[in-house]
This record gives sequence, C-alpha cells and structure tokens, in this order.
Amino acid sequence: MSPSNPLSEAEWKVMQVVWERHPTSARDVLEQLEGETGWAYTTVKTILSRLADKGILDATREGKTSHYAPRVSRHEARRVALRSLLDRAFNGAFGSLLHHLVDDETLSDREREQLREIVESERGATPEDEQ
Amino acid sequence: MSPSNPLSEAEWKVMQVVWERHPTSARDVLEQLEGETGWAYTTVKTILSRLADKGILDATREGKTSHYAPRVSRHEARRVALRSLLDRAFNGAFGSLLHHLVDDETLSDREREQLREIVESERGATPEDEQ
DNA sequence: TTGCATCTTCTACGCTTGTAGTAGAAGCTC
DNA sequence: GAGCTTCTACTACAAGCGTAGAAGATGCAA
Repeated sequence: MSPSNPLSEAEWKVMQVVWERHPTSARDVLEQLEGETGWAYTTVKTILSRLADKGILDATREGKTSHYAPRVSRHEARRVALRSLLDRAFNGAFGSLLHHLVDDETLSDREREQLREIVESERGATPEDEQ
Repeated sequence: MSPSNPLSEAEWKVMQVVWERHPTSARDVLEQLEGETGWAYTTVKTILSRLADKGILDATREGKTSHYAPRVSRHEARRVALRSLLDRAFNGAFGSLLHHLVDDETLSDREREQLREIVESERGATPEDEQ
C-alpha cells in the first residue's frame, strides 16, 4: 500500500527502526532511539499507534505486548516524500530537482563524489525505453 | 538568510508567486493563485504575515497596502527542504537519495530521460576536487 | 496471592498549519 | 462628506504533531 501523505519527522524516526528490525515492540523501538531522542515510552507508543491507525504499520498483540511490522516499504515512503517535495518545491518538475542537485554549491566533496559515481553507473544503464 | 525550517505547503504556494514577481501585494498573490487554490483574500494575507514574521518575507507598507519581497531565495528554500528530506528519510545519506532516484521504477519516461541528460552534462563537469 | 514491573489505552496540552470571519482604517467617487 | 471598496490587524477554530502523564490490565516472581 501507498500512503498518501508523507510521514512526519517523528514518524520517520520510528519507522526507520521498524524497517530495520521487524516485527518489533514499542520497548524495542524506544531503546533503539535512545540517545537520538530521549523520548518517554508513551511517546513512542503514541506514534506507533498513530502509524497503525494510518495503516502504515501492522500491529499484532501477542500476550501483553503488541508487535509492529511495516505495511509500507521504506522505498515507498521515500517515494511519497520525494514526490511531495517535488510538487511543493519544484512545481513537480523533476528536471528542476536534478538541476538543483547538480548545481548545489553546498554539497560536500563526498556528496559531489557520490553524485559523480552515480552518474558513471547510470551511463551504463538500459537506454532501451525509447518511449 | 537561511530559514531553519522547511516551508509548509501553503507557504510554498505563496512564495512561488513572490519569487516570480516581487515586490508584490496580497491581492496580486491571490490573483496568481486563483484557480489553483480558491483561497479567500484573508487566507493569503495570513500566510504572508506569518512568512514575514518568520523572516522569510520582507513587508513594506506603502500607503494603504503592504508589499512583499523575499528575504530568502528560492534556491535557499529548496536547499533547506532537500536537506530536511535527506535527514528525515535518508538518514542524511546523500548517496541513498541518489540511488533512490536512479532506482525509482516509477519515474516517467520523460523523467528518466531528464536524468540521463543531467548525467551526461555532469560528465563534463569539473572533476578537479580530488577529495 | 500479593506485589513489582511492564504494557496498554485514554486523555491532554501547547504549537503549527490551513482556512477564514469581523471590525476598523483609509482612500476613491460623486 | 457619505458611501463603496479595499486594505490591514486581530481573532478563531479544527486538525495534525510532538510530547507525555494517569490509570487500569496483565503477567512473573517469590
């Protein structure tokens, strides 16, 4: 399934954990985010519940505790987030986004290098879809 | 100046107009967005005021009406939005974002073509920064 | 079986966003 | 200078988000 709205910041944090290790529990998520967030247990729980309500997560109760698993892939979530950004900030113009990336003078050397690598690899990619 | 938070959806809409034609008035913005939004005049006004409060816009009163001009460039705003996405969704890993773009099977033919073009142009770009 | 630890559900509260109404000021028209 | 038009400032209000406390349910340990 594909969520229609992009995830919020806190939701991303939680989902990143769930994608790494699922099924997982609230306690588990909390521990993984320790250090990064300092959240209370109930905060994690609230976010998990909201995600389940939205159909992003699947919750199954096992005895006392609930276990959560993603119903939406990370890839999918990223796609939604990117499209959203594209629409808002670049008027939906993919080309503008690409130009921005390439022109972005604030890229670190490392990032610019990665860009070049990708560029190299894409060179070899299938150009057979002449539409 | 650089805003620390990304713009909201409505803010983007308004800013897109302001960047195109500035200084501009609330009325003007409203008219440009007619069709796209159906907002009331006061809605535009509210968003403009909030943007001014945040320092994204500059408001100067001239007689009865205020005129607005950007204090933040579109490029800058885009950069902030992209960094935010990068941090949330790709753990700050630029390489992941690039891979996602290249791998995204839902790109349209046109988009894929643009990607290839950019790739070609980047090939000729300055590779003199050896780390 | 009594209690401690842990889990869940419910409720809350302040902030931001989307959206707009109301009321008052200011200028244009005749 | 009385009225229409248009602008501003202020207020509002529902939904979503970040964050978490309180209270009740449940299981394990002794």
